[in-house]
Amino acid sequence: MASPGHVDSLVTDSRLIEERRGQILRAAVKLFSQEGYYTTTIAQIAREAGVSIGLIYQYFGDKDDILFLSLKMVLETYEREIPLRLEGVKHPVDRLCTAIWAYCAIVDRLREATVLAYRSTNSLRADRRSLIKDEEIRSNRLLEGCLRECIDGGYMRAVNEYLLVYQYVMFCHAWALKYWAFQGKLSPAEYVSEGVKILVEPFLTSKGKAALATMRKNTGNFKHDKKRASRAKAK
Amino acid sequence: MASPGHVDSLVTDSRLIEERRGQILRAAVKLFSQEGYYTTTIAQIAREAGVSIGLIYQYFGDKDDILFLSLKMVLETYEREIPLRLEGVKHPVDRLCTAIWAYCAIVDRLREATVLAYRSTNSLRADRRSLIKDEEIRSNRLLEGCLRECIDGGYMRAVNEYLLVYQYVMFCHAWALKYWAFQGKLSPAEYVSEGVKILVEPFLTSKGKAALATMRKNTGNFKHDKKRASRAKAK
Amino acid sequence: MASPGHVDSLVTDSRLIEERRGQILRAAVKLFSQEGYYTTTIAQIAREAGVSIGLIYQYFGDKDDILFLSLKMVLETYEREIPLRLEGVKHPVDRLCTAIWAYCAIVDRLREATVLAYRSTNSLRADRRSLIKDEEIRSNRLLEGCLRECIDGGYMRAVNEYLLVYQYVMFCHAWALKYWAFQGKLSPAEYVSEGVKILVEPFLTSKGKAALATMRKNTGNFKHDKKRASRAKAK
Amino acid sequence: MASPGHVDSLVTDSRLIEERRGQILRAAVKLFSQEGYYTTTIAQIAREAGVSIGLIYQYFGDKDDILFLSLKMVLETYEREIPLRLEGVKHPVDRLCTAIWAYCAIVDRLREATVLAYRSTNSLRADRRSLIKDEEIRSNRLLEGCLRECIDGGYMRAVNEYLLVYQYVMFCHAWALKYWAFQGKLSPAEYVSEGVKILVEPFLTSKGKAALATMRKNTGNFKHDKKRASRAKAK
DNA sequence: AATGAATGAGTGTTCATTCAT
DNA sequence: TATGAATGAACACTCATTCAT
Repeated sequence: MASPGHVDSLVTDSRLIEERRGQILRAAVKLFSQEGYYTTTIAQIAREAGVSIGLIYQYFGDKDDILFLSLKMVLETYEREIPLRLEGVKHPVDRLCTAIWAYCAIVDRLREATVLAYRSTNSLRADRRSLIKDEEIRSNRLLEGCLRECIDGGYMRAVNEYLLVYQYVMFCHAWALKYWAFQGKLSPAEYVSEGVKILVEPFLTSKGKAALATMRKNTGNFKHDKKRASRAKAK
Repeated sequence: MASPGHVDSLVTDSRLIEERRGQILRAAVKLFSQEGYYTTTIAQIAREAGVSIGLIYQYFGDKDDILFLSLKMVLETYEREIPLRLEGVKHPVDRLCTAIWAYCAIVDRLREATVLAYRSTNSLRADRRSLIKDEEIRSNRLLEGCLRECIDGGYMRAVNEYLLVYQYVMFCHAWALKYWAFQGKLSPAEYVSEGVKILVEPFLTSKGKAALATMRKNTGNFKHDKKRASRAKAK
Repeated sequence: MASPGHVDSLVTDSRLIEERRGQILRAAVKLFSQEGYYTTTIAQIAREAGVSIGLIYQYFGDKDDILFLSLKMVLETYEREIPLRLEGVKHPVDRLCTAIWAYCAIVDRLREATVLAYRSTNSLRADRRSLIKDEEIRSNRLLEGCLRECIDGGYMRAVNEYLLVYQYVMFCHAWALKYWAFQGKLSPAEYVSEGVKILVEPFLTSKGKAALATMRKNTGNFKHDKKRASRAKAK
Repeated sequence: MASPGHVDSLVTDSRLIEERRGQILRAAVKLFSQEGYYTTTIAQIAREAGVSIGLIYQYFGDKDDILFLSLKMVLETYEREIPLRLEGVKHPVDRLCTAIWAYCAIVDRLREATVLAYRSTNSLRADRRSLIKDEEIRSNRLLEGCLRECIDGGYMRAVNEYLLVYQYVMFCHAWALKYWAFQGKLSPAEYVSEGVKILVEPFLTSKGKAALATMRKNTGNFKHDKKRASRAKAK
């Protein structure tokens, strides 16, 4: 019996599979994000990826496979990149804030893909839907870990961790989901720093607040903020 | 030129239009919620509504019209029902908490429809998409008003209102969007009361906290909590 | 669970189903016979039947359904028409010969469809294949009954009935299957009367032979022999 | 202009052509027999034959070539093997019976391939269809010769030879075509010996009958009958 | 006003065939 | 000579929409 998470390819060379799948998935994510899953045709994906229609079926079993791997690719980006940005960050409060910064920065970069995940997870075959949810749970654990360290270290008072983590997740996703509402009113950096004031600071103990005050500023996370950030540093 | 928010009907009797449209839209919302917009066929809607395929085209111009009015119907429920539950509630802090309770209660009742709005707003024609967003902005204003009263009355300290309102909205929507994660762990009533602790209490001034303490309990908002609520009242 | 012999229609009016299915099946039998099952497209069938592609799918579930009902239609013609031609024929030897004449006459009329049955029965879904074989067994029983009466009545000596019946069937089918070999060398009437000499007469008892001698001539079975037959009668 | 019976190869070494074509055709006959011509893919044939897809196109021009040579291969088996089994058999009646035994034995061995010939000859390009029919006529001549010798030698009475030969052919083919009807009821050996009683004995003159009586028994023709046959001999 | 049969453009998918390596 | 990745025309099937009744 086929496991729901497996996607077959007719091609044997695994380096080629990696390369072609990447090429096709990039095109698919772009089009699915812009047009939606059902209104994007295989022919469009082929054209966008610069390959033939037939080739797509050498690397994916059907359209559902493409959606599944597209969503998986997006969620894996979260799981892969947040830890990268946490490397070397030691203090629990710093780690929590950095994780939120990182999550928002990735959402900003993959804004349309993030919306895609909300729109199209339900278009997946049922057995795969839960695999995608597992993937989401895994990225949530990254935030959960940071939050727990803060509480365990006495930097934060006791709260309903489970719920607060979901507030963090929704906050990060909202940057994509409600972009039409924030765009022009808040820069991404402002969005996050204001968010921290609302969702992190109120729960910090005095020990936690002290830590936050001496903390490096999480600037330079967003491409478009770079100039502003360097000007800020200059001062 | 046709305005984007207008939906034509071949039928002239306006009472009939109201009735038939309601009948068809209820079927559509149910099916769109369960199956998604693209995978639901007009024939399915007709069967579910107990009318013929042809009749649907007497009351709606095309499938996009049905989706548009379906989403509008859902959002209008928010706008209509939240004020109803606020009637007679006077104190700003009470009003804010009641609004959140009400919003979550409606989301709980329209759980699948709420998910539908996230999935399918982007499937609308572009000009209508923004009408739906306007509708969302209007329901947000209800929360925004309550929040401002709290701040203006000195019950809450100054915060980024705009962002906090969106956090409230996301919190309410999350009950539907992440239901798979909360279900079994939190009852709807627990979800809201824990949410208030995280998203309202930290911002209350001492005056605000005092008010909250003397406030009626917002029970009886959820169908399934009724028994628990009546028992609570009895005491 | 769907029974393999059932074919669904989206249309409810049963008179219309009968009529449209007949119209489409006649086109399908013609094209399948000429071009084969796999090389005939639904679009060709639609064009030949004078209907749209979509209409075909209102009356048949898929292409396999069309093949199934096409083959069933052909085999039911055998089962329906042979008994008609046997009506009023009393003498066992006469009945046997008449049955063979009738079978060959129908094969001659449905020559291409008979070939179709040999070519395409194996293209059916497995569960339906056996339904078609059951149908064939039923038509064989008609010949089997005639043969048994001859033996039981003492007009024919004991033989391996089972095998002889199949030899009769193969003889009739061969007129279609090997038409390229007989055409131009034998008229249909000659084919049958020569066949009777080989496959019936040798097994007749003297009582049987006497009966055959006084028997009405089975002329007029084939359209194209009519003139010849009437001339023969005139003499 | 290419003659219809010619099949091109890009390879020049004729020994290699022979070998590779045999390897591929064996795979093709097996798959065509099991699955049918149209439902068998070139990729399946390649896999079954243990070669690459590309290689097939080095030895055959297209899929039609493969079918043509597959059918030719089957029919040539008849033409090659029947004479082998007739070698050393002198008496005309014996030769006729032996030919029928041999034909049935080969049909039994190539049962699925025989059905293939009936199913798929019409899938060939028209010009090749007649080449295959010529091939069939050639194998029929083997039986025809035996029958004529019987008649000319006074062992059989005058009959419509042409028709009777086709009865013999149909009888042999029926073992494959109607296998589902005979299987379990008749062993191959019983099938043939009963067939001889119906299709040969009735036409023998008294001289012919005498010859048949003294004739060696045609046992040992079928693999599965071997044990039975050797036991019979022992007596 | 209401029906549902009829339409056909559009889609996912297959597979014979080619060709660079 | 041998490979198998790449191609794209062709097909079965769907479904929003129309229209005669």
